[in-house]
Amino acid sequence: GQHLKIRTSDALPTPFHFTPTGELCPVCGDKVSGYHYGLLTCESCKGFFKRTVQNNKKYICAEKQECRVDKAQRKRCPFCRFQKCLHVGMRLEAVRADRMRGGRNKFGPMYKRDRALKQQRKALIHASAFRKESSPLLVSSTHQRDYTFSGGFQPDTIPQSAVLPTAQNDIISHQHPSLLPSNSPGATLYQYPSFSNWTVKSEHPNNCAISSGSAAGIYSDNLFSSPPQGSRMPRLVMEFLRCDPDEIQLQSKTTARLKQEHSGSNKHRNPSTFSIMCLMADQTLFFIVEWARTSIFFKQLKVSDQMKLLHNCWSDLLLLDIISRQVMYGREGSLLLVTGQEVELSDISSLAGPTLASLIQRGKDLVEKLSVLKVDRQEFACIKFLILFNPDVKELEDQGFIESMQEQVEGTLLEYILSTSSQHFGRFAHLLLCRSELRTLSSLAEDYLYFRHLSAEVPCNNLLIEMLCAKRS
DNA sequence: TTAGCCTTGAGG
DNA sequence: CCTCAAGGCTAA
Repeated sequence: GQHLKIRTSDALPTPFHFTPTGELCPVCGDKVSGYHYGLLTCESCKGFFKRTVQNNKKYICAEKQECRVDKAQRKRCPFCRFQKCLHVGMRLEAVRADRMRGGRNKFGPMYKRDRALKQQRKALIHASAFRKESSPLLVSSTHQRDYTFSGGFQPDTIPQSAVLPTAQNDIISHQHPSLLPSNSPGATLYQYPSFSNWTVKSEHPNNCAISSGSAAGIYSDNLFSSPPQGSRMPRLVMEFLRCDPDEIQLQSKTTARLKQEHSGSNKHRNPSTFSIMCLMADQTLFFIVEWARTSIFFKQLKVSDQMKLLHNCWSDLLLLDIISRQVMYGREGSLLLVTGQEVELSDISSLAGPTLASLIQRGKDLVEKLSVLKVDRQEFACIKFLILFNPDVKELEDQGFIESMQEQVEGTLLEYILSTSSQHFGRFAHLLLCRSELRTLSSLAEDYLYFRHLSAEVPCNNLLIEMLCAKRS
């Protein structure tokens, strides 16, 4: 297995020394003692997880499998405790089947990267506080009241006074409540679908310690999807939809990460809207990588080819993610963010320079075009794969396979279109036109972002920058 | 069984 | 060398 190296320019200007102090165990809220089985946890949950997996223990919940797990009550229900361990992302495969002691495992680089990211975020938010005036987009922030997290852990450490924006800077407002339900799914901590573990295989042959009701799936059925004529839908379209992440999950995870960023920062300063957007984009990129990595066909490719494909199309997918959100759930004249917040487009445009303003205008036009066509979730899912499987990427090892994949996706999309709107043969051509406009826009957006990166205005050392710099070096 | 402390050992 | 996440040990 080949690992994709993340350039970790560890030379951070500020000599932060990592201290687990202050971090709370995502399972029970106790003090963190270090990285254990994939993430920062306390000593007791580390031991509990180890015992459970090593001895293949099975627990039964006496209640309704929703017991609170905190420091005081964690002994009460091992079933719910283990469930929570899995839910927050503890890795079964980090428990060694052979019980070998010492040494390092393949999670080492991930821990390192996680540390680097945490440091970088501190530095970033600290630094952006001093750059506020020079940013074209000014601060706003995340009110917490609409984002209720069940589960009772992860106490909100952000004081309201700290997140309340100053009136004139508040351009991110609240999403209309009817669109996105307020009952978010269970709290999920941000997990890093890091490049470093692309090739991780389970070391543990017997990696299911409890039989059912464990590990809530990353993707669940989307509340918004309403597939027309289920029986007539091509099989591959169904398959593509199954790969598509759930908007609500994305929302809660992104919100959780932004919250995490914020809680680790100087609580009396707000990062710029631009850097918040960069963080959202970075988070979305993680989701895109995770989506691709676990998707049908793509996961069969060699990792080197996977990387080449993603390096080629990440910005297209990122932009399509934003655009499809506007088309499916958005409101005219405003930008709906992945977090469910809304920004008035006029507010952004008035603060943006000419480059960004023209990008926004063209993006708006594309959204308009796709809205008129009433492009649906099924078609967007196909388009994503169409973008991903680009046989024109150079130096592909499995070029033939990717070529046939693209043909197959095209065929699927066409079949779907004909099955839903037989009168619109031109629809397929229209969609392909939109795809090429998307390509143009993403390329412009990349240039714009790179320019701002060179002016040191983009948070560095993250996946966004990794991708941005990959083909320019 | 739990959870705090101890020992181990590959990788930096 | 040192680090630090693995597994191990043991008193509650």
